[in-house]
Amino acid sequence: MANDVGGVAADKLRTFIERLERLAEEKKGISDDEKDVKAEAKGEGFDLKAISIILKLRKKSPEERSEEESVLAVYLAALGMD
Amino acid sequence: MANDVGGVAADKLRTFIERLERLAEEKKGISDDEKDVKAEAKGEGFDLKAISIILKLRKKSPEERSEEESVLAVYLAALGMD
Amino acid sequence: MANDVGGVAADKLRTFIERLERLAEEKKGISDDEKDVKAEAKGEGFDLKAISIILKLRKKSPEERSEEESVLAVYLAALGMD
Amino acid sequence: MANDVGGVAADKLRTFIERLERLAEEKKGISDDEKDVKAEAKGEGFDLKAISIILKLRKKSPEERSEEESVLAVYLAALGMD
DNA sequence: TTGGGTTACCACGACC
DNA sequence: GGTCGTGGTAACCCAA
Repeated sequence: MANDVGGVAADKLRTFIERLERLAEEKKGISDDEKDVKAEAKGEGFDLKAISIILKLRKKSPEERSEEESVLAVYLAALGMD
Repeated sequence: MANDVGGVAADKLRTFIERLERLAEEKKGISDDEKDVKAEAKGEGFDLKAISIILKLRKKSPEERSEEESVLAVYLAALGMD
Repeated sequence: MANDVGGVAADKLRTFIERLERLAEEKKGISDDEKDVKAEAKGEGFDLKAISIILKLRKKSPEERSEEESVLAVYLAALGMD
Repeated sequence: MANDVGGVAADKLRTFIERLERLAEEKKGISDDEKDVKAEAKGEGFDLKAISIILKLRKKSPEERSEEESVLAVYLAALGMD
């Protein structure tokens, strides 16, 4: 292959890297959007930490959420922290 | 406001959360794409760790890259690691 | 100064690095101990994720814990997730 | 067992948690020491980022370090970044 | 048993 | 001085 450099297919390597860079750019754009939304929410007085917890809870199915909470409740009771 | 619950504007809160969830989904899609590209590169024999370093280097301007490397070179020389 | 290499006090640099390496070793030893304890707890049937949450809760003062929980409760109610 | 709470051996749970808390405290003390050393080095004009790289390099064996660097060099050459 | 993905944590830097 | 955002690090889990 004519485009080999040190046994490496230079064109293929370059293509992979450019694809990854393009995806990284898109991801950064979305992260910026997220920051904007959070700043807007914060500006209206919402608690960002609580919102983060909400987002995490909504990612779990109700079953696994209640399962986790019941284990935690038992442990808290065992420790007298309830 | 009719949609207040415990002093919180429920509709606004819900809107913020849904916007954030949508952005998180998009970001996940892109992360999946990145994984695909990396798997493809790996399948063709490329070294993923080296590619990651390349991506980091290309994010830096040439000036800051050479600046950082020259500091590091001095330290390595001072320690006899060169 | 006789021990300067490229304008860098080589002895001082070496000393800082060795102090940091020593501290890193100690920290690694403790991390290994933590892993052992967790493995032991897991081996006796305890839920590690719940234990992690317990540890986090105990690090917070009761006031900030109840403050955070009440905000979260209001948001969950506003979203009908309670 | 008399100390069971909700089917959980409360004493065992408490012991595990206290052991983990003690280890976490020790680790925090060491982290604080690391911060002190870094601040001292920075105060004498050393570049913390370069020192971090040095610490990482010294953790790798010379063989794996040169192996990684040679792969990277080939890739950089293939991309004309050298 | 090892490698990869996900996740959480922590220290650093910047900004206010 | 304290807070925010970010990057890097490491631990846990799973799958092969």
